[in-house]
Amino acid sequence: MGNKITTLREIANRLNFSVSTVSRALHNHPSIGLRTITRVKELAKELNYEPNQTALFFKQQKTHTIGVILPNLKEEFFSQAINGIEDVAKQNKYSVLIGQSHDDFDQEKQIVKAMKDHRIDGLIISISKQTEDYQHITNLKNYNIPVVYFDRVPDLPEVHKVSSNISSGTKQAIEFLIQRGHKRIGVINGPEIMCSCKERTNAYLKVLEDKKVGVDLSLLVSSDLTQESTWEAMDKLLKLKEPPTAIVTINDYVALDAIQYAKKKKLKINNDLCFVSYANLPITSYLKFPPLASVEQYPYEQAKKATEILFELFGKENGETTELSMYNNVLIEGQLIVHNN
Amino acid sequence: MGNKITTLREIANRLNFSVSTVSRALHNHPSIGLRTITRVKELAKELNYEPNQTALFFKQQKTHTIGVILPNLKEEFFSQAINGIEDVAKQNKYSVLIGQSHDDFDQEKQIVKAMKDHRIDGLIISISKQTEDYQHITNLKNYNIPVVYFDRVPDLPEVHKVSSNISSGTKQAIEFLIQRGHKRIGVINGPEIMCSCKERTNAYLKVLEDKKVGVDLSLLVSSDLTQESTWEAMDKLLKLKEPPTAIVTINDYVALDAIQYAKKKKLKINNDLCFVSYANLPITSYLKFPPLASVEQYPYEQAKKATEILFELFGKENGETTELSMYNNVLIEGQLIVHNN
DNA sequence: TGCAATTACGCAAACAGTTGCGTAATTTTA
DNA sequence: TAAAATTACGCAACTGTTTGCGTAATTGCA
Repeated sequence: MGNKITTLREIANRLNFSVSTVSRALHNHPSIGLRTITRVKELAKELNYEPNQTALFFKQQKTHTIGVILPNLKEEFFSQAINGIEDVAKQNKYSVLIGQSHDDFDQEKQIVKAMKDHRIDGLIISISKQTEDYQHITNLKNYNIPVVYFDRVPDLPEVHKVSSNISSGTKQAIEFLIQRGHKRIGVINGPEIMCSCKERTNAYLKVLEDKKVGVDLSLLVSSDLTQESTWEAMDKLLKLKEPPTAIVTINDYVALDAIQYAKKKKLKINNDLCFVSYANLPITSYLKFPPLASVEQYPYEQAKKATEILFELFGKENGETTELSMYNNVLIEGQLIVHNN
Repeated sequence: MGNKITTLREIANRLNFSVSTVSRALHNHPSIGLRTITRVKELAKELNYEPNQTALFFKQQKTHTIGVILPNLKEEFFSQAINGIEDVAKQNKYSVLIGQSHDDFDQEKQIVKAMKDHRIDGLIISISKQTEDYQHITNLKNYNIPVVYFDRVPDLPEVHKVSSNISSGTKQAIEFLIQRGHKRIGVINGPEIMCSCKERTNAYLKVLEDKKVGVDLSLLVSSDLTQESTWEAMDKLLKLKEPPTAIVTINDYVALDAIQYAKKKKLKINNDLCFVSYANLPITSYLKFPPLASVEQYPYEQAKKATEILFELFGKENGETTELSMYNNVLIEGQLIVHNN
C-alpha cells in the first residue's frame, strides 16, 4: 500500500485551489465561500486528510509533549504516579515522553538533554537519589521549558514542587509506635542528600521531644536504598547495646529488605521488632511479613497535582514569574495505614 | 532570563554570512573555508547554539520517537519490558512515547491515534486483553509506521511479533507437576481472545496426552484477570467433585489472587493445593505463599528483541515487505523457576 | 451605468534547517 | 596574460501549515 499521506497541497492541487484556501476552508474561515468549504471538506474526507502535527508543532513552537523523568518504573509508587500524569496529559491532549534515571545522575542529565532536544513543552521530574546539582534542570528555563518537581524534590525556593508532607507522616508513624509502647524507635533513612530525609529526621526528633521520649542518635542510620546497604543499616541497629523495638524505614522496599534481614536473625516480625514505613504499596497485602503500618503518600495525587501545575504554567508563559510567591510548593498530606493481617 | 534560543539565522546575521554557509560550516562541509568554519563555530559555542530538532524532524520526516503501548506499567512484567525498550532506544538516540491502554480497547485506539498524530517512527505494542480487531493498528502501515507486537501478540501471520513460547513453558510447568505426582491439574487461563490462552490450553492437553494422564475439561477455567473473576474461577475448580491438586495460572498476579482465595477456604498452599504460574515476578520472593514455581518469560529480553526488530525495519523502509517470510515471529523460550522458600 | 461594498480567493512570509546549483573571487596552469 | 581550476559563499527551494494582506470578481444600490 504505497499510500501517500494526504497534505493540504494534495487537496489544493486536485481542486485547483491554493493551499491557503484549503486550510481556511477546513477551519471554516468566514472568508471562504460555502461551496468551496463543502468541496474541500468532501475531498479531505475522501483522501482521509489529517493535518501533519509535526508541521503544526514546528510552526507553533509547541510539541504538545511533556517529559517525565523518574528514578524507575519498577516501583509501584512511580508507576502509579505515571497514571496521574498520563490522565492529566490526556485531558489536555498532550503526550508523555518518559525516561528512567535509574537513580543515576549521568543518565538523568542525558535524559534531560534528550528531552530538551525534543523540545518538550514541560518537564515533570522526581530526581535521582544522586542528584545534588540541579543545573541541568534549572538550565531548562533558558529554553522556556517549565519544570515541576514531585516526590523527590530539591531544597530550592525558586522552583515548583509537589511532595508528600514527610513531617506529618513521620509524626503519625512515630506517635503510632509510641502509643503502642515503643520507646526505642530506630530509623532507616535514605541518603542524606535527599531533602525528604532531613525532614524525616527533624520530624522524628521533634516528636520524641514533644512526647518526652529520650533521643538516642545511634538509632538513626541510613541506607542508599539497595538491599545490601539496608542490611548493613539493620546490622548497625541490631548490634546496639539496646537495639530498637521498632524501626521506621524510608519506604516499603527498604522495609521489605529490613524485614528479610530481621527474619534471618530469627527475630519475630512485628513482635520482637515492629516495622513502619512509607508508601503503602499494594503488594504488601500479599506479603508474608508486611510492615505493621505504612504512610500512604498518594503518588497518583502528587503526580496529578504536579501535572496540573505544569499546565497552569503553560497558560501563563507570558511575564516573568520571578516573584518568590509565584512558585508552587504543594504538600500532600500522607496518612498512616495500619495493616491488619 | 529572556534568553532567546539561538538559531542559524542569528549566527548568520551576526557574522554577515548566509544561513546556508553557517549550516555547512557547522557540518564541516568541504566547500567552506577554514577561517569561516572557525568563526562560525566560535560564535555558535558562545551563543550556545543547538539545532532545533523539531525543525530537523520535520524536514526529514522523522521524529526519532518510538511509541510504546502496553496494558499497564503497574505489573512488573511490563515495567521490565520498558527497560528493554528504553535501552535499545537510547542506543539509537531515540525517545520513547508511552501510553497505557489499561486493558481497554477504546483507550488503546485513542493512544494509537495520538501517537500516529505525533508521527512516531514506529510502534511497539502489547495489546489490551479486549482487543480482537487490529485495524487501528494495521492501519498504521498507511502512514509508514512499522509495528512490532510483543508478549500479547495477535494471531495474524503478516505482522512482526515477539512473544514467549507458551507451549514449551506450559510443557515444563505441567511436566513438573506430573512428576511431583499430580494427576488432576487445573488451569486458570485468561480471556479466550488472547491468543496465548489457546496455546496454553493446547499445550496442556498435549502434555496430558503424551504423559497418558486423563483429561477432564472441567479443570479448564478462565479469568478476565481481575480478582473477582479469578475468585469465581477458583470457586468453580474447588467445587468440582474431584477438585484439582494443582493449578496452573496465567500469571503471577492471578496466582496471588487464587492463592488468597484458597487460603480463605483454609487450604494449605503448596500442600493441599499447589500453584504454578507464569512471569516469575521478583515480589514473589517476599511473599507469604508464593506459587511453587513460575515460568520466567524474560520480559526485558522480549521487549529488547522487539525493539531491535523495529530498528531493523527502520533500516529497510524501502521495498514492499509483502513476502510472508519477511515477517518476524520470534519466540522467546521461557524457563520454569522453582521457588524454594 | 457607475461606484461602493462585499464575497472569494491567492501570494508570500514565517517557523529552522539542509542542500543542489550557480557564481564571484581567487589561485593555478599553460 | 588569458584560460582553467579551485575555493568560498549565497540563492532559493523544500518539509506542511497558518495567516496578514492584497486583489479580482461579484453583488447591491443609487
